[in-house]
Amino acid sequence: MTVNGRTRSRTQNRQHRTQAERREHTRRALLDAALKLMDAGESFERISLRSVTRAAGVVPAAFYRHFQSMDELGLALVDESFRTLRAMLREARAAGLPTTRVIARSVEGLFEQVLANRQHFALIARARTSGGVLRHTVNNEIRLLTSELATDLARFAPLRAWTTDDLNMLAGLLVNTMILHVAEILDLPTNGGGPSPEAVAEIARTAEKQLRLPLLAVPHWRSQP
Amino acid sequence: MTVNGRTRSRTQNRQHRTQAERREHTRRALLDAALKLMDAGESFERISLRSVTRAAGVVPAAFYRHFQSMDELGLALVDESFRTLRAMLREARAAGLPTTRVIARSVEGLFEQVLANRQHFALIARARTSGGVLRHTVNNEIRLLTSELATDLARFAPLRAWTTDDLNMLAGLLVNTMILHVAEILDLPTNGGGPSPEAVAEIARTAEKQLRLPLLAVPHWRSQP
DNA sequence: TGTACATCAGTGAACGCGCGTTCACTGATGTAC
DNA sequence: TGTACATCAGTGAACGCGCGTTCACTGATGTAC
Repeated sequence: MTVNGRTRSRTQNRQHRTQAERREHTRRALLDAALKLMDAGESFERISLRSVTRAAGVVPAAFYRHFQSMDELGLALVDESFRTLRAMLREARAAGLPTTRVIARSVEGLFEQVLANRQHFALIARARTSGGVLRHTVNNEIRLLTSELATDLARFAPLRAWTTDDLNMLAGLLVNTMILHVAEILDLPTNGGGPSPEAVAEIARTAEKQLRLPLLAVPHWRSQP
Repeated sequence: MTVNGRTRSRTQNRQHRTQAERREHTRRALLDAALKLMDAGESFERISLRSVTRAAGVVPAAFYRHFQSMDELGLALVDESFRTLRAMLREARAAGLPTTRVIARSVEGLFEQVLANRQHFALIARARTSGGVLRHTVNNEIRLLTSELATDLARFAPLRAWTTDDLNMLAGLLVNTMILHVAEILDLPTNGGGPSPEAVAEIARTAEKQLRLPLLAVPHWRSQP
C-alpha cells in the first residue's frame, strides 16, 4: 500500500460514494471508537476527544463536523444505548409473560442481551455514577424504565391493590438489583469472546434469588398510603 | 501581611514546631483537598495532582514528599473512609440490637452518619464504579462488609437454618439497596449545610420499605444448597 | 452528456494550556558535642 | 547552654507531552446549465 494509496483511502473513506454515506460512516466510527474505549475499561470522562478521533482514524478537527463536544457525543451514545435496552424490553413484553420460571427466564434473557451488547450496557453502567451530564441523563432514563416496570407489575393480581408508591418501591428494588448484577457481568474477566459461562451462571443464580425473595413477600405486604 | 510574612508562614506551615507536625499537617491538607474536590462533584479520576496541591496551598513537587502518585493518595482515602464506616458499624453492633423498629433505626443511623461524613461516603460511592485501582479496593471492602453482615444475620433465629450462600445473597441485597440510597442522599441538592430533611426522610421511607420487604419473606424462604 | 461552479467532509499545522515529573535549592528543625 | 553540622519538608523553575480548539486548505461529490 503506497503513501498515496493510504492518503486517498483515508480522504475518500473507502467504498462510500455519496457525501451522506461518508458523513454517516465517520460519525459511526467516532461513536464506535468511544464505545470501544469505554468497553476497554476507561470511564467516559477520561476519554479525550483526540483519543476518539485517533481510534476512528480521523484528524481531531474532523470531530467538530459531527459533534460540538464530547458531552454531545456522550449523549448520543446514551440515547443509542437506551434504545437498545428499550427494544429488548419491548420484545420481552410482546413475547408474553410465561407463568413458569418468569424470573429465571428474565434474568437469562437480560444477561444474554448484556453480553450481546456489552458496549452499550457498559456505557450505561459506567455513566450512572460518573460526573457531568451523562449521569443525570442515565439516571432519568433508569427512573423512567422503573416506573414502566411498576406499571407492568400493577397488572399482576397480587399487586393490584398496591399503591403507586409501593409499586415504584418494588420496581426500584428489582431494577437496582439487576443493575448491580449487570455491572458484575461486565466486570468479569473476558478471555477471548466473553466471560466464562460458569461465572455468568453463578451471578444469574444469585440474581434470581435476590429477585425471588422480595416477590415471595408480596402476599404478606400490606400496602397502604 | 507582608510578602515576607506570607512566605515565612507558608514555609513554616504556621503553628507547627516540629518536623513531624509539619509533615502531618501537609499530608492532611493534601487528603482534605482531594476529599473537598470530590465532594464538590469531581470524580477521583478527574482530579489532577496539581489541583490537589493547589487546594492544599502547597507546591506540586511537595506532593511527592507524601505520596508516590494520585493512586496512592486515593488508596489512603479509601482506607480512611472505610475506617469511618467500620467504626460506625462497630458502634451500631455494640449498642445491641433493638428489637423494635430495627430497620427504621438502622436507616436513620446510617443516613445521619452519611451526612456527618459526606466526603468519605461520597468517595466510596463514586469510586465504586470508577476505573483504576480504587474500584477494586472499594468493591473488595464492600464484599467484606457484606459477609460480615451475613455473619450477623446468621444469629437471628429465623435465619439459623439458612445456607451461607443464601445468607450472603440476603446480605448482598440489603447492602446493595442501602448503597443506592446513600448515593441518592449524596446527590441531593444541598442548600447550605445539607440537603432538606424532607428529601432525606422521603428516601429513608423508600429505603426502609425496600429492606422490610425481603425480610418479610424470610419465614417463607426454603434455603437449600 | 459535458462543463463550470458550489458544497462540504476531512486535512494538517499551529496555538496556548494544564498536566506530571525532575532537580538543585533553601531554610527551619533536629542532633552531637 | 552554645555551636557546628545533618536532616528534610517545602520551593520554584524547568521539561516535554497530550490536550481542545482554530484556521485556511484540499479535493471529491453534488448541482445547474
